[in-house]
Amino acid sequence: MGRPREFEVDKAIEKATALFWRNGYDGTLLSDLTKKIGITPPSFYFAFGSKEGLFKRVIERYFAEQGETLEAACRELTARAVASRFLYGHADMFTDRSHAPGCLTMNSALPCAEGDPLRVWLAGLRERVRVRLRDRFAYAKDAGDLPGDADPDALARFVTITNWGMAVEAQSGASRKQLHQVVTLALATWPQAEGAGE
Amino acid sequence: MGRPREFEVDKAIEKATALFWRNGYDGTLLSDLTKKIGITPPSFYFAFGSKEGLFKRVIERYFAEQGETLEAACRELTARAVASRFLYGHADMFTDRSHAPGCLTMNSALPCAEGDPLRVWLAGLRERVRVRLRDRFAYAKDAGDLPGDADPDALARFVTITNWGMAVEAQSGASRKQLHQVVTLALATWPQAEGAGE
DNA sequence: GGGATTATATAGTGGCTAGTATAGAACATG
DNA sequence: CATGTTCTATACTAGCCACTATATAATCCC
Repeated sequence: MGRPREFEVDKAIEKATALFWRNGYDGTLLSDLTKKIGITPPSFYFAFGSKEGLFKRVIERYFAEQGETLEAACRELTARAVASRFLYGHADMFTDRSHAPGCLTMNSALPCAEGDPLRVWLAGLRERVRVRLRDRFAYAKDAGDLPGDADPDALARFVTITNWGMAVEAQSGASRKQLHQVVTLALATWPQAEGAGE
Repeated sequence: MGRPREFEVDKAIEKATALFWRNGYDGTLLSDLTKKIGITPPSFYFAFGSKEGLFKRVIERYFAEQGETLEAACRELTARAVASRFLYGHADMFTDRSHAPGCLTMNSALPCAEGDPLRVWLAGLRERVRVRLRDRFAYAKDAGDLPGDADPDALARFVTITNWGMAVEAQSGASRKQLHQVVTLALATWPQAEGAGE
């Protein structure tokens, strides 16, 4: 009941995603958003509550998608294959020409002020990725897929650090091929359990 | 001649550095700067021209210092030692408690809008680091310190990506020890020329 | 001391941006 | 059609922030 929406919320979120990805949170003005979505400010506020409200929905959607990618990687049979799929996959994503280069969350809000709720929230989301990988590597170690002296926590940090670093280089123009070379180097001496093949 | 300054420019730049490092460019207000430095806006503008003017001096000073660190690393005898000194040194710097965690330039302005002169400028400064390392590794390859199939460009990207990634993790709270573990893992993959010891 | 120069302080202003007050249009249901 | 509800449009505002107009104070050189 009531007057029907004249725009689609999902489409609007996609358009907002593109803007935030390219120009960051502060760099994307409300007028940019309303113009791109094709609505006026009151409709915007009726639908999303605030600029930050829309941003949160954008990021939640992004992390939901990334979460699926992460889980798909974690379903690989070996720790090495998990890391490989995770890193090559993100190298491709960061350089996908259908959106701005790099990682949406890093492009959006890494330079927020310390203690800014947005920065804290994003750091928390990043940490969840690291923790998920750590748990997967700990499982791999228990399963004998990683050597007994392997450190799941350090390995997970190594993977995520490589990942965020790729996002930075991608933003400043690194190509898919260049990132792939780096992933190959990063995986070169992945610890192998005795007698385990990939 | 003329009335003497009642504050020291160098001290002012140091104080501004601390603020930008912690709260980013947009997150640092002019009033924060004048308050911390202890001057009024007219004195600020007389001395630095603009907020962006001061920011540029801050970044130039930072890169001058980082440039010395980089050159010191490049003076190491082997490519591996260069990478090792560069990465361990930055791991320490990113977690040095005398300033905000992470990298000043990444904390300051990674999320600028695409095409923003500040973002372009900072990307250029980062690239100079990568190019310097690449040249050093190319030299090492010529000198037989790296294997014939080593790729100096990819190695330099691997090192810088690890570095920017560490800066991100440091900003969200990773410890010096945790970063050191990652550096150790990253260097474990380092290619060795036949018969070359570290 | 007089004049030129350089720094400082008070007290603003102009512009920009997220967000709104008010009114009205398009639906559902009785 | 009447009425309540949900959305939209015009036009606006409140606040913030980088920056400045004006006047004054401290130095140097003659």
